[in-house]
Amino acid sequence: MSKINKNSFIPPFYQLATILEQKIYSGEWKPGQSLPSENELGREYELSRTTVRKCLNMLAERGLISAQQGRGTFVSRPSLDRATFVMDEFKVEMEQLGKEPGYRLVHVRFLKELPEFAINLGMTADQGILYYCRLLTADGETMAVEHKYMCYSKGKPILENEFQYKAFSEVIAINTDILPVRSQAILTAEVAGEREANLLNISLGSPVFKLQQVLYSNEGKPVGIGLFYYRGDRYNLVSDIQPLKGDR
Amino acid sequence: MSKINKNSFIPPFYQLATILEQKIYSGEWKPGQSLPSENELGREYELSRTTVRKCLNMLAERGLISAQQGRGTFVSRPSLDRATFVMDEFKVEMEQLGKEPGYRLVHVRFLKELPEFAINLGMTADQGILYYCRLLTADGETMAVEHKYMCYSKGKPILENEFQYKAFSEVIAINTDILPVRSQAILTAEVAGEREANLLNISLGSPVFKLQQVLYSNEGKPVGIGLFYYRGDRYNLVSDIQPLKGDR
DNA sequence: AAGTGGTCTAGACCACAAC
DNA sequence: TTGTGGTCTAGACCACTTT
Repeated sequence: MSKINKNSFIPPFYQLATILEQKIYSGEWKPGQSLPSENELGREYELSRTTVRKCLNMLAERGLISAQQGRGTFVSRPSLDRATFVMDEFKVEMEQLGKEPGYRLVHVRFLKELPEFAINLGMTADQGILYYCRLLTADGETMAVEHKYMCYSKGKPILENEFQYKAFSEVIAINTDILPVRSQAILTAEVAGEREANLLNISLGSPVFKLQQVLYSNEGKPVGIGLFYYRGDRYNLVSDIQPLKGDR
Repeated sequence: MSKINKNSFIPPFYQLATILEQKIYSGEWKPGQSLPSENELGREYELSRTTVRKCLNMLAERGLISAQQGRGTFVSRPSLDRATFVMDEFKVEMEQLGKEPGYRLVHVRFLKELPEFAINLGMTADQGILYYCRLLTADGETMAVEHKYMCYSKGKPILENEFQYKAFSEVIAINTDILPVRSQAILTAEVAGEREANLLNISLGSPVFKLQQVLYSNEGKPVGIGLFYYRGDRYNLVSDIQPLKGDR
């Protein structure tokens, strides 16, 4: 049995997690099997129950085990048919890939009326709508095009720099004094229509990812909409590896 | 100032989280601003520091705040341009949507050699490969088609029931005595080729999601590959709402 | 030196499940 | 009744940042 080294820089709860993780991955503890109780683990490894729990929590977050009050803690069947995909801000995503993100503004317009799909999403235009359209590039190559619609307060001046380099939610917060607090996104597979094909420089009928993003205010009202079309031949989504969160 | 009700069924750490969350969403505490220290919050709400920390951990996991050792805890800028999508086992996903999942076996074959894309993924065929192809339906409607490739041990008999109703990783575990422990998935937007168009009953060139899934053994060797094609007109991905994990 | 978050302890009480 | 996980407390020491 491995021991906990209390003089190590690696905190005990983390050392224990590594030990238990190995028992699961090696097959010594099989799915469905119950772990020793928290008190027992505490005795075995000479740790307080609190520390043992912190370690178990970590493993539970990663889906390796699950606890049931009154019954015990059990090894989970690895859920490998489950994948999570993360789409981050374009700039962040490209930097993670080691590519240089770039933007090219194609349109900026003030609209008196909202497009139909925006109305269907429950958005209202009290004073007017600011619309803009940008090409997103990576190392100079066109990756995607985005269309954004946001409520517009007449009083505020619009600075091009602003929506050029700030996150959409910040642009909204600055221009409307409403801080978006929640968002929802829907991802669909589509083929490029004429408008998108031209913007993305691909042939009609090429595959694209379409991402529709809606930002909501604290009261649950939509205050901004983003529509993204990613080139299917240049962009794809890769599932996250096991998260391995520490504590915070 | 709201108080903590210690007789409530809702545990104190959760009550506090609700209070602090509201301060953030209402704009009373703005992004970048520092929270009161953990000791201070403990005094204010008459809770131990441990309980306060548990609550802060929850908010941190959800991305509302972030802590910095020696400096303090700060309200995060809401990252609304970040979306996470979860694709679960087909059966699970359809049940969540209130639809009846169904399967139709199209092919089962033993292959002597691996297809090229599987070799490129590092898979090896020591004894042979079991390949099968199924249509996935929801309330009778064709949603997707899957192609699966797994290592095959000659000794074991293959029961049709097995790969009809068990998760891929279980089928592999039973037939090869190797427990897959890790998986990676890649999602791309494509247009249907002839084979997929026929199977999915859509016209050539229709948009589809392609999901490539690779299962790895403990030693890091690929032991199974799944290839999914989802009809773009019937399937899309919706971002997760704020997770709101409790403790475990 | 003082204040902050990060970790750990020993002990308590509760809700729940199994015997 | 016993054992399990879920929650909470009061206090300690550490590492890090700021003054």
